[in-house]
Amino acid sequence: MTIADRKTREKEEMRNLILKKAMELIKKEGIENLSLRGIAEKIEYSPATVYLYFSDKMEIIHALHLKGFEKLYDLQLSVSHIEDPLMRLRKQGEAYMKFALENPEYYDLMFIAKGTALKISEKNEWDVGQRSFEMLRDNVRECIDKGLLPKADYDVAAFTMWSFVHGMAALIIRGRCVMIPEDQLKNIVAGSIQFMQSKFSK
Amino acid sequence: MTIADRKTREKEEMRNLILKKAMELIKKEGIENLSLRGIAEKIEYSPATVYLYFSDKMEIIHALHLKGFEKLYDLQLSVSHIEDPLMRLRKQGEAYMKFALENPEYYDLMFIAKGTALKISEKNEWDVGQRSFEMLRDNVRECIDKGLLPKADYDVAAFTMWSFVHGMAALIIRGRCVMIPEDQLKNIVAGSIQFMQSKFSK
Amino acid sequence: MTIADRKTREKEEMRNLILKKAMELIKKEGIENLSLRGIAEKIEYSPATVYLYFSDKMEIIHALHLKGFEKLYDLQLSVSHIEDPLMRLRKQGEAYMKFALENPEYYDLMFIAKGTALKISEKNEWDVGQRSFEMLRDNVRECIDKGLLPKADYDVAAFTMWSFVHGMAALIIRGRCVMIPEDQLKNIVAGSIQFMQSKFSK
Amino acid sequence: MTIADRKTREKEEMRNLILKKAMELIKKEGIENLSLRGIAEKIEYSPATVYLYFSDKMEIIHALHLKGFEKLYDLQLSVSHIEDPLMRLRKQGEAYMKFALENPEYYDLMFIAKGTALKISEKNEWDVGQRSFEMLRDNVRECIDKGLLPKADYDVAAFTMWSFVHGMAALIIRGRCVMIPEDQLKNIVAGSIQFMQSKFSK
DNA sequence: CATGAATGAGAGTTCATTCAT
DNA sequence: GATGAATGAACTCTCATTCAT
Repeated sequence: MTIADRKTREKEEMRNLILKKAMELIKKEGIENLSLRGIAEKIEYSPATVYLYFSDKMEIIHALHLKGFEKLYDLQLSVSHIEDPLMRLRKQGEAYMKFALENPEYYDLMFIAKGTALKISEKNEWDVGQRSFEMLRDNVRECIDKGLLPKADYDVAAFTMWSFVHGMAALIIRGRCVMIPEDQLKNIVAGSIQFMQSKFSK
Repeated sequence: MTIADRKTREKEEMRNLILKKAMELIKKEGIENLSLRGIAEKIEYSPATVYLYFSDKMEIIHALHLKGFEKLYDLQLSVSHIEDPLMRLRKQGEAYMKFALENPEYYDLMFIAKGTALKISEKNEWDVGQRSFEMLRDNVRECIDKGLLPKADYDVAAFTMWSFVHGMAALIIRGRCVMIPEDQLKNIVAGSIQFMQSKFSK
Repeated sequence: MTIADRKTREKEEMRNLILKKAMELIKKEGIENLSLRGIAEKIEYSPATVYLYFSDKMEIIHALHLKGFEKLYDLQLSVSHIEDPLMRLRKQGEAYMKFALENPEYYDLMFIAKGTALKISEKNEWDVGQRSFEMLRDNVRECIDKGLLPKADYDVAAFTMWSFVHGMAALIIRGRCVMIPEDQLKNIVAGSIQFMQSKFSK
Repeated sequence: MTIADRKTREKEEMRNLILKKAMELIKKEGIENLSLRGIAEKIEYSPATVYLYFSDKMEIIHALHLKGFEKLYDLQLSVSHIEDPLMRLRKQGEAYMKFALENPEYYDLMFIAKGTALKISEKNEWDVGQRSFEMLRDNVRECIDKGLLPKADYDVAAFTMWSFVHGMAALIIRGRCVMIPEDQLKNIVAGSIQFMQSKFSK
């Protein structure tokens, strides 16, 4: 057992190494410039070796994309215990933004990048995205049902919230806020969330 | 002067031709598949010729991005006459979304694509983006000053609005709303705008 | 002895399994797409294992080529009892064509493919081919000696016959008869054999 | 005009250079090992350059295949003036064999190789082959009509002749006559043609 | 002004084979 | 006896770009 175990673990470790280095490359050069050869160089193996762990360049990207959603989901779960649904909603939004700004490469992959989206519609593998969205919607529904948010179609309300946070994240990550000094960004984001809530709560 | 004039005009015409065909290609095949060769073929000149009018592939993309901002700005101007600042704000938001959804390639270039952002951060300025944003902020300020929107930092409030509409546009354009049936999208977008305003107005 | 025997037998069985699966792959995908990996997958062993039974990819192909000659030889033997040498010659030709058209992959390997030929010329011998050819020549000689075929150098006459049937087989197998409708092919082949014999006999 | 002419000529020369070198490589290493890189190296240009003259590796092979058929057709024409149809048929067979044995790489490409055949059925570009075959059939028909060959279906008779010569060529070119000493080959071929004719004529 | 010719760099991918375990 | 891991060497093809003409 131990031998098999070790093998499995080593294989897993290699997969993780590849993913890690791939992500570093993406961070540095962007997805569109991610190359298998580049990854191979980084991990100091031959290009062919990478194919022993992933069948495809796409599979690597897809794995990263899934990993990102795991991370995000964990973060969402970490606030799910909050009783007050409105506070929970707010904390969820903050967690979302925290994730986005601390893991911009992941966020990019998950919600912005083009290559991944293709895979999404092909494989119908947007389940993970769906799951996160549903968590948000459940939250929103509870708020509405309890009169904490104005009556509205659940989907519409949830989409509104999601759009808002995604908008902030995407503008920042894709460099469309260059006019805002870096050090103020966090304040503005926090301010925006505050601003939104100030109006919606009640 | 006339000769120089004609030359200038001809040069301008050629530039426009290139941009037009480039955009057609982007529409058909996506930015990531835009190739200089493709453009050259479309305009029925040699690839080398393109370099007489643009120093770079990126310059073409950048020029398109500028063109997009002209279009958007015009659209924004077209609602600037509305007296009621809150209604004006709303119409502006609708115009923004209309632009985004009717010209997704332009919108992508302007607010999402990485290639353009690179140029942006290189020059460390984004005049055109700035200009559109300021128009929004002025609008927001007027609303706040007149008590039509809750008191808040102008930048924060404007950023909130922008993030919201950009979020919707970006999610849709980059295919993250595949779970929503195409024909409902417009309703959901309209619903969201309505939802936002319902709370903010007053 | 029994242990050694069993081992030998097991080894032989494995070799046969490999050959069988290899041939299936060739049938499906063509020689040029035969890959060791493919074979390994089919037999559900690792690629490295195949090397325990064959030193080379080419050795596999060569083995198949030998197997083909066994089959052909058996077929030739099956008509060797016919008394009348001319009829025997004819039946042999028909058997040859039957073999070629029913086992085009084998025939290809044996008489057309380059890979095998390399091995042949390397060893500068071709026992199995020789054996089949000699059977034909003996037949032809008997015909000539008995005045059933015109006087001629035995080798020349045999080569003539062989070339004729091989020509038909090779043209068909390598797709140079696409202009002849599939369903007529057999008739034309039969007709050709008939045509040849009509003149040679007597 | 002269400038354009020169350009055209140079382009043509380059194409021919590529074809020539490609054929040399095929001669040495076989079609299946022909690589664009190899060609590029041989002509001492970069691989990309080859693509300026041929859109594809296949196009190169196809061009060679066409060139071969031109050569063969010319040879066939060169005997078409002979009055006596039987003699003409014989000379045609000899010309065919001469072509095959003096240009084995071409012959291989045209009548044996696999890569080309694919293109054949795809593009229905076996016209050239058709043309040569029809010339043969016309010849055969004339012989039959004049009573110089036994009555038979024209197609069958022509196919018989073709198979015979192709068989000889293919066996020799693909190395299946290793048992016959090289220096006797020509005699045997000549003898075979003689043997065939001795029986068919009258 | 326009271009034909050329290329360096690089992409993803596949395969037969080896070897330590 | 069997194999997992690894790789070197290929492969075709594409593209932005340059430069002499």
